Amino acid sequence: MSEVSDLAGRPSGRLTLKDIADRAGVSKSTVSLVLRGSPLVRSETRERIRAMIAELGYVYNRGAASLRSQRTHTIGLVVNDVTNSFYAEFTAALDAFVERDGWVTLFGNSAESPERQQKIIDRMREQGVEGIILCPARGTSPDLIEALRAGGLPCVQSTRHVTGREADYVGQDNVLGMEMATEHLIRLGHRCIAFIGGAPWNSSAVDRENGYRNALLRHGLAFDPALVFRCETRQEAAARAIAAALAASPQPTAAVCMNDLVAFGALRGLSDQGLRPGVDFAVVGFDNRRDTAFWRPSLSTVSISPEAVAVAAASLLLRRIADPNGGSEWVILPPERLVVRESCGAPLMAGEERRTA
Amino acid sequence: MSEVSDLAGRPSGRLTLKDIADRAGVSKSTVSLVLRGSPLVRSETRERIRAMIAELGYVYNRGAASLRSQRTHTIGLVVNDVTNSFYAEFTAALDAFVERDGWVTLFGNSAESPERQQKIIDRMREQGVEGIILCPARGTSPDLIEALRAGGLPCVQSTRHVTGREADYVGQDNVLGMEMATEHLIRLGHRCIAFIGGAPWNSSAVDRENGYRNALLRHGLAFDPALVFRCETRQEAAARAIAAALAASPQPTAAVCMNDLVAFGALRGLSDQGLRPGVDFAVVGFDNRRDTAFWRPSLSTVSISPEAVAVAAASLLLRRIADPNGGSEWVILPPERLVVRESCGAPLMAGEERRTA
DNA sequence: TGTTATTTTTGGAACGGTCTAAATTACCAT
DNA sequence: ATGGTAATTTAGACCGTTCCAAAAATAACA
Repeated sequence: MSEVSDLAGRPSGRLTLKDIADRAGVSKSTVSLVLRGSPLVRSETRERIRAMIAELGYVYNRGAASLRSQRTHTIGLVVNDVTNSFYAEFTAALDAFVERDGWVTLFGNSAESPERQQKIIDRMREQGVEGIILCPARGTSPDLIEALRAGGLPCVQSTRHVTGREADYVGQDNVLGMEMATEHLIRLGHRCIAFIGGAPWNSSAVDRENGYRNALLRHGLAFDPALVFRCETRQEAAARAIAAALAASPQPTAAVCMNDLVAFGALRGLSDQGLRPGVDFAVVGFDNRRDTAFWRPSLSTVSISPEAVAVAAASLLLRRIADPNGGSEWVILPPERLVVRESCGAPLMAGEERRTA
Repeated sequence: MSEVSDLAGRPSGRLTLKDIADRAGVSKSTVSLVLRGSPLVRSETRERIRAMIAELGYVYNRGAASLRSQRTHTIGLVVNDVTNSFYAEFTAALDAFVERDGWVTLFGNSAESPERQQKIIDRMREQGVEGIILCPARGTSPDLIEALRAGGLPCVQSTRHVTGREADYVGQDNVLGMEMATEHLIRLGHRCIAFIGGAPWNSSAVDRENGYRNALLRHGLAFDPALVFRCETRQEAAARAIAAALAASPQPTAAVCMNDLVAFGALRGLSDQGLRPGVDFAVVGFDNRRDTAFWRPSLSTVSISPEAVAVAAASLLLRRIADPNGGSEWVILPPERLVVRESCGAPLMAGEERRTA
């Protein structure tokens, strides 16, 4: 309670370093050193000051500190869509990771709007972020990355990229992941496999499409552009896309999907068309979202880890902030694994998931 | 390009107000006024300075401004779980809303940990947030709210509360929402209705449970605690809970669920038990998540709007910041509506949703 | 033209910390 | 005591803005 009355007693607001110093009978420099955990101050002095800080309920003013030290220990995270659970988990993991080293994350959701993204970035620069992790919105220009570089602000692209290797990037191996998925279907005997979802402006969609094609070609199957059914990343759109796929000639017997959301739409679309997914038609997704195991049929999918990507991206950014002059890095994390469940119609292997009831 | 070389030419970092002032031949006070859009400066001076700012690529230093003005125009948002799509949408909507008035949102995800929540709040105070919107983590003490009040930092609880009316709160009407859901089932002829999910520490779960009970009692049905099957908010747990409900005596013929996620688990659990949800057993959810319409059977649910709650909470907080001395407010938004779909087995009414295939 | 309003502009002191270099104190062996 | 070294502490400039009061410039008017 004492801190309340003390605080209320001050004419204009906040308690400052100077107040602590006066009450403790030392200079503000000493208090500053204590706050920063310097080994220079004598331990008994430190304890006395610590006690005073706690007793008075002093709140450190990071803004003031940053002004002088020119360090804000703040990074910016801009994602294209938090309402997508992958990015929500990415965000949570990234924040939790950097927080342990005392970094603060400024968060922004561009909602796939480059204009909003630009505003967010401008705002972040005004706030003095020391670096940015960017999951670029649809239609982001490479000029944005170049502008940040020119302005001396480290930026790590993640999960998507709008530049080539000349800029830092951390993502998972979409090509390999989709190769694994496609190859699995080929091994199961499928010869006509569709690709559902994706868009040319999305680098990870392009990579996944390439993985699909690589696997086909490696097994001597033709890549037929007519079997690529692009659609928005929404269940309704995916359900329509799979219906279109069923009407194609030759008719595919299986499909790899851009991601789990698209796969869910595909499962639904198949049922609506009177087919039994996992029996009459095989489907594989990508992401391994939390609810994949709970669908019926449960969804076979490529498991990737938002946490792993977030941690790798954050590490790279912090490294880049510490040493801005290193060459750019392009980090590709392997997919965790192909999770074989019911939707691809594969015989389950030992140790793999089996539905319980 | 000129800004690049100019910037690079400076010995130590950033371009400041003074630099702009010197190059424009005015004082830094004038430039400051221009930046803040003051009507005091002559329009031609303003334009000249604006041009110079744009040409040199000057970046405003909010930290320095805040230090002097004692205003950060920053608020904190602490949610208990961003990976829950309701909160992801809540976050996105809130940020977009306050951003229009020039406010910056500092975001934190407590992941239901009061310790982490405390750390986040401490950090936010150091950053100088002018107010906080808090969706309290499981186990949050009312003392936290009291401490913020004592420290003079406005705080609006949202979606959940750990205090009574003496503190600001914005939420939706969970009681009424669940009354609507339960009443609908009663009107359909159900006499033995279970409540699935929820926990006593979660105020919104408690409210929903109360709504369930109110509806029963109003229709002369007994409230039987043995028909309340509490469980974690996860599909697996909900599937187990519904299995337990089916084993109860008297055996329920319908269930209202704490939220959509629990309802999904219930649907799954029913299927796994060999029952046809929506035909043999009625289920209603709560939240109206985006994917509810796409389940089979599609889920009947109480529709609430994360955006509406976010906007109301933000408005209240900004009002409280502008005038800290107003009495506390307790804002309860009505549920949007009961969305009748297939899972409750109701005959569809005109204008309501019907599955397409 | 001088005087008084009015509009613009400005110097310099804050804001609350950190940083540097220097001052003070403590400790130890003569 | 005394000098020397190491351990602590400190004064005061400084970070980039905003704020205030006052100065300068301009307009209005007799």
